[in-house]
Order: sequence, then structure tokens, then C-alpha cells
Amino acid sequence: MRTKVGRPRAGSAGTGDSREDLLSAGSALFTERGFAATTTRALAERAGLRQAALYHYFETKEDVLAALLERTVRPSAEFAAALLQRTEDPAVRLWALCRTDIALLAGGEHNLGALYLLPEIAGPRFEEFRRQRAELKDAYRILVETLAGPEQTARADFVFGVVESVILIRRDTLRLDPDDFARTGADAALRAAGVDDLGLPEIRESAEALRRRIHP
Amino acid sequence: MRTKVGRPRAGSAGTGDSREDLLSAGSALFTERGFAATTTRALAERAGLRQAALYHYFETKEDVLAALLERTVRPSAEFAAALLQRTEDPAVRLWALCRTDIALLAGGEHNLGALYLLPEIAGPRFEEFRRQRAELKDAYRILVETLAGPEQTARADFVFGVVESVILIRRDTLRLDPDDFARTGADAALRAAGVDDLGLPEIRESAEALRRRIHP
DNA sequence: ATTATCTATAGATCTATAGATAATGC
DNA sequence: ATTATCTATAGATCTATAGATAATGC
Repeated sequence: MRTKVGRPRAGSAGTGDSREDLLSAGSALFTERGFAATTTRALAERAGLRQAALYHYFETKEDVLAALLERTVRPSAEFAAALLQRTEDPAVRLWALCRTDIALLAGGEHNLGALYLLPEIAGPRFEEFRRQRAELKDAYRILVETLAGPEQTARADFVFGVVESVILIRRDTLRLDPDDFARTGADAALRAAGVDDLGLPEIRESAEALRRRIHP
Repeated sequence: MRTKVGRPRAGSAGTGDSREDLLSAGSALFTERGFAATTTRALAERAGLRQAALYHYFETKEDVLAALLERTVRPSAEFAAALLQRTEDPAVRLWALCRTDIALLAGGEHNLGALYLLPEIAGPRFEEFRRQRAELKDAYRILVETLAGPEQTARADFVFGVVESVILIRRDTLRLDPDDFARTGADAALRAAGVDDLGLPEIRESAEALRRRIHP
């Protein structure tokens, strides 16, 4: 761990890793105020830097958002891809996926899922992010259709909807335990998919075991 | 219908009712680009007016958004209040509420529900809107708890979540018939609430009849 | 010599106001 | 005389770049 090169900061906030400090400032400000309403000055100052220093790490303000979006969606997309390779009961895999995604959305200091809702992500800079998110959504569709039969695309949309609604719920309700909440949410999602209430306890057990097998 | 007073417009877009034209421009631009990213110039020009003319109808840009938000949430809040006064089976009333709200969110030229997701509505100017929306959410909670027992607040959150997820679904999926979609969605919401699949057809029939009784 | 920052600023906005103008109404 | 618009603009930003500066590394 060598000492730092370069001119020292005038400010003092942050951990000292400027790129991380900028991303962390972005998490807070973009989720709370939105992208367009957050100035490069606010971003930099919150990270303990002057406005211009941001451009040493990112070419544009959009690049800060793109970096945040991609690191947020990636873990979900990868876990979904892993589940599609498996041969366990689709209900078990779907529960595991919902449970994992809800916990990710419900946890963490900031409501990072709210970044997905920003109108700006329609722009061309965010194509890679949209691709990854479409992949994730497709995994839900495949599992729901395997479970409930094809032609159930609308049902799949609503299952994905239950999961994403955590972003909205988190906005106006204070939650205690993300894991507990995630299990309740996964139950609701499976019921929406058409799984009978009585089968849930067993699915739940197997899915938690499956999660432990995939995530060692 | 008397002829128009005042200096004529330089532009030509719009119906001629400037306040309505501005609100309609707001619907399009706020839902597609967001609030902060929409300039007063873009708003006015789309309505067929010059930038400054906007201030003849609204004191600030926020007032345009506030007017849109309130006229969007009001029909839902009123229908929910009417349902709470009734004595029909809570499952029937809940289905009717979901069905109505999803149809409202799924219909219309622009995705007006997306306005609820804008980060700006956290501001003080939108307190009245937030109050009405909290009232609506509370109606869902009351109906779900009557149906599934108290202590099911989380379940109620997810039922409301299924309904609001229509805003997200509509963003990336092209839908054909809002009414058909609304019925499928209401089914999913009731299943999420814990209602057995087998009871749904009957609930659906009664709820459609109830809707017709309330909305003549 | 390289790196990470700083200060200063150009150029492009953007909101909201002031005051002029072109209609109708009385 | 009233209304609805227009043109012009003040004042306040905001993004991104240019070039100076203060560290470490060799």
C-alpha cells in the first residue's frame, strides 16, 4: 500500500479512493434527486473533490451513471444465467431468483434499483445496461413459462413486477430485515406465478439450499 | 363558443386551449425525458407557445407537474374510497380496485404512472399528491388485511406492487388491450394476496358487476 | 516525469420577469 | 379595458476544457 501521488485534495470527505467516492456520491444523489437534477459540482463536492476533478475519472456525467447501473445489474444477471443452466424444479429456481433479487434491491445503503427507473436510461449510452436487464427479465420469463406453461408471458411480467416493486415499496416504507422481506416477497411472486400456497414451504427449503450451493 | 381574445400564437401546434396543451406537453415530455431534463422552452414550444407564455398559466415548472400528478391519482383515490364504504366480499372489492387501477395505468397515450416514479415528487410542492397516493395505498392495505388477516402488511405492499409494476412493464413491453391486461393483472394481484386460484373466476364476475354498479 | 488535483473560465444554457403588442369586448 | 400572447433580457446556473500546482517516483 503505497502513499498517494498527485496534488492533495482541498476537501476532506470520502475514503480517499476518488473513483469510488464519486460512484458512492452518485449512488446517493442519483437515487435521491435523480440524474438530471444532480450537478457535476454536487457529485464532486460530495466526494470531497472540486467539480473539475470529476473529469479525471469520467468523461461525462452519464459515464458515472452507466458505471453504477452496470455494477448493480451484473450480480443479478449472472445469478439468473447460472440458474438457467441447472436442472432443479423450475419453481425452486424461480423462488431462489426472486429471493436473491429482492434481497439485493432491499439491501444496501441507497435504493440503487431506483436508478433503473430514471428516464435517462432510455438514452444510447445505456444500451449495454438495458441488454443485461433484458437478459435478466428473460430468465424470469423462461422459468415462469417452464412452470406455468407457454403463453403465460403476462404472468411472467407480473412476477418480475413483484420483484421490482421492491424498489417502489422501499421508497415509502421503512424495512427491517432485507432477508426476511425477500422470503415474503419470493412467496408472493410464486403465488402470482400460479404456484399453490401449500407447496411453498417445501419450495422455500429447497431453494435456500440451492442458493447456498451456487453461492458458496 | 366565443372567439378567442388576446394576441394570437406565433406557433400552431396544439388544440388551442393553452393550459390543456401545456399539460399535454408535460405528459409527453415528463414521462419520456423526466422533469428536470424538460425545459420550460421544450414544454411551451411543444404546446405551440413561446417559452414565456407558460407563465401566464403556471407560476413555476413544478406547478405543471403537480397539476398532472393530481389529476392522475384522483380517480384512483376516489374509486378506492368508494370501495371502502361497501360491504361486498373484500376479495371482490380488491379485485375491482386492482382491475381499475391497472386499466388506468395501462391505458392512455402516455405512461402517466411513470410520473409517480420521478425523484422530484419527494419535494414539498407535491405533498398533496403524496397524501392522496398514501390514501390509495392504505385502501389496498385495509382490503388485504380484511382478506388475509392483520399482520399482513408486507403482503399488502406486494399486492400494491403488482399493480404499480404495470408502470414498469409498460415501459418495455408493447401491450394490446388494457382491459384484458388489467384482468390478468388483477388475478395475479389476488393470488399474491393469498387467494386460491379456484375461487378467482367467481370473484372476477362479481367484481366486474360491482364496478358497473359504482361507475354507471 | 508522472499523477491527481486545483483555479479560472468560455460558452451554452435555463428560469422567470418586464414591458410591448395584437387580438376581442364594451 | 382586458386578455393572451410576444420579444428581450437579467441573473444564475451548468458542463467541460485549459493550464497551473503540489504531491510522489525514478
